[in-house]
Amino acid sequence: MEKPKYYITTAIAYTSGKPHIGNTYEVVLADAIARYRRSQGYDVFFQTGTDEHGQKIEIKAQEAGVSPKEFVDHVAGEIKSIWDLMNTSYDKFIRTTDEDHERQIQKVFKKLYEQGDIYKGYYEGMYCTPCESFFTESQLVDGKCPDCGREVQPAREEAYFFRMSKYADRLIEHINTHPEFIQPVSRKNEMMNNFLLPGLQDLCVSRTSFKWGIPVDFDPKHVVYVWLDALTNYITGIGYDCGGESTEQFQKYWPADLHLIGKDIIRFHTIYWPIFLMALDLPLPKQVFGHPWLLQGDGKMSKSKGNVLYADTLVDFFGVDAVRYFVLHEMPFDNDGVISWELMVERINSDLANTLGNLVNRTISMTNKYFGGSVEDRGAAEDVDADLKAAAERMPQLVEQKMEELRVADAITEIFALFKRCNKYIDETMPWALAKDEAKKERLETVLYNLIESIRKGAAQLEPFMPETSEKILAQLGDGKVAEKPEILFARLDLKEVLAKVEELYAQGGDAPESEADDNVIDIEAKPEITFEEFGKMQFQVGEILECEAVSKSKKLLCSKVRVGSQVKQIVSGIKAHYTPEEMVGKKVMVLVNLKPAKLAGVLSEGMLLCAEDAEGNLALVTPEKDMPAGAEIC
RNA sequence: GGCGGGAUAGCUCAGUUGGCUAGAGCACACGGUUCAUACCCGUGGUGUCGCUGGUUCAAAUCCAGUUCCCGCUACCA
Repeated sequence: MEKPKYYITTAIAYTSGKPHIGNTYEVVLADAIARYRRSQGYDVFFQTGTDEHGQKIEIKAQEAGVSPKEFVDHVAGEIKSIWDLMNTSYDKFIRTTDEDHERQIQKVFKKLYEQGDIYKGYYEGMYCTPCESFFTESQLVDGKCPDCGREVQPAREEAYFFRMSKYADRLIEHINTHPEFIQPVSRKNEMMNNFLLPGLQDLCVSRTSFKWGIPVDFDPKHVVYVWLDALTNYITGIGYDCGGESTEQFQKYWPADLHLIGKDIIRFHTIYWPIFLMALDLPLPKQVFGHPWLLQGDGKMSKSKGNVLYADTLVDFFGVDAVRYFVLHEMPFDNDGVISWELMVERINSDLANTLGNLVNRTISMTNKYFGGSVEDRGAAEDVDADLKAAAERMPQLVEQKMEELRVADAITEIFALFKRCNKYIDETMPWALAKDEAKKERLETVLYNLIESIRKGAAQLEPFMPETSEKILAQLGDGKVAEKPEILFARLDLKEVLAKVEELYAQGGDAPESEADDNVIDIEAKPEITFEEFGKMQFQVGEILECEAVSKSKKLLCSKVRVGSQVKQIVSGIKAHYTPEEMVGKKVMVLVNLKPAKLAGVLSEGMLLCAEDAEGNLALVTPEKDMPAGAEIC
């Protein structure tokens, strides 16, 4: 009888830099699920890989003075080595620069174009030729350019669009009839309410502003939009061909049973991806699980704080399985998890060293001490045995229940519940007391036998989560004879010592210096070049904030009274999350003063306060470097 | 602004269709034990179950209102 198949994927990692532990978590989670399915007898195919195109990479490569391909080759290698370090058992590591993937993307694009799902169009909205700017209908002022007031024409910057709307009803139907499709279910409402029910916009699926992508072969000044390129890896990786020449592997494994992704890209996987598949007349993946994030304890990881955690650093400190255990166990099903050195040490000491490691150690050492390493079931049973045996028997089913729901953390907890039960059993039976009484020798041997068998069952279940540890325990328990000297599985750690070593590490700046600059630069989508004349149309001046208050009907807006020269302007800004009204007052800021006034949340705004924004969306007001009077021109 | 979720022990969270003295893990304290990695086992909370009303014999659990937090989203000029 043929084994059922199980195709699981992770999102492919973007090759702009070294992945931190939060990124690495996903592939470990996928690995645990893949290994578990294999242990159940499934014929598993586990695919992961890298997403290697895009402007950001083009720019980074340029900065590094290498070709984009050289750049991604290096980073993809780094990512793969971390995945390997974490002992992940992927079957395929796909790269979007793989030749067969690129060729297939071109064919897919062409097919979708020829069947009318992709059409050549223009950026939505209107174009002002002198300003070289695009505007949406709502931005226009009396149907004219909001900047210069001149006539605008339908956009002429061409682009390819995908007719999302055509498939929206089918997708809504599918989501409604397959409640398991989007996990956790709370995300389903977000997708429905925000995108599907209001009406799907057609999606722009090509770019002309950069080159590092897969060219549209029949119109080579366009490259394929990153998501059409990246998402399709899930089928090209197993041999899909839209010309009808798909491999047997594809026939066998598609549709995917599970796409494991971060919660930030659920939209692409539950809306665009299914629709692409519908257009290709392929079945949809059975389930998309948007897992939560692993966060740094005291705020986001940032290199400037010196607190970015990488898998390889953690492995150096704690070992592979301890790191696997932590990320799998600390991550609840739908809440973000937290990682820090303190928490790692705490978990390792309490769960791995104390509960598990010590259990194995004390059991083996008693077996050696009292019976020279071999015990058999002497049948000297007592009532307490039944409870232990029942716990050991039941545990695999409990694990299975949790795993069916993808509650990996809970599954691990079930296994550790058995180990705790074993420790309690030792206390209940007190082998050291039995050992003092020759008449109780058979009872003692039975007790140790029960213990070893229970631990063996627990260790076997541990394999998907901590493969090396599982193997080590089973090896130490042996087959008929335990190891003579039990090896310490997880040493207890001293938090102070660990923190001291951490400090040393960061003081040396020894952790991945090559990517040190990553967080100090960010790249954004480039806008078309403008002329000096166009720049000159904008009037910037220093403004002094006289008053500031929150806009009552808004979550993000602050309304400021800003003195610019002799006049006072009212300006509304979306910076409530970053500045309190009190701290705004008195600041000298950079103001775009000749922006056409508009109403925001019903409040008139007569200009714009300029801010810098980082990758996380944090804002910082731009202020003059020396004190300047309100009204000073910025030029 | 729209939609959705949350608010329970010091910390992280469970609490099914309302029902007996509200739970788990970690941390902490005390006790026991010694095979073991100073481990393991047991015991310990007077927790306003966010706040206010309501329904009910009975509400953390249902309803209304309210405060705060979070997610997604939005013309965040």
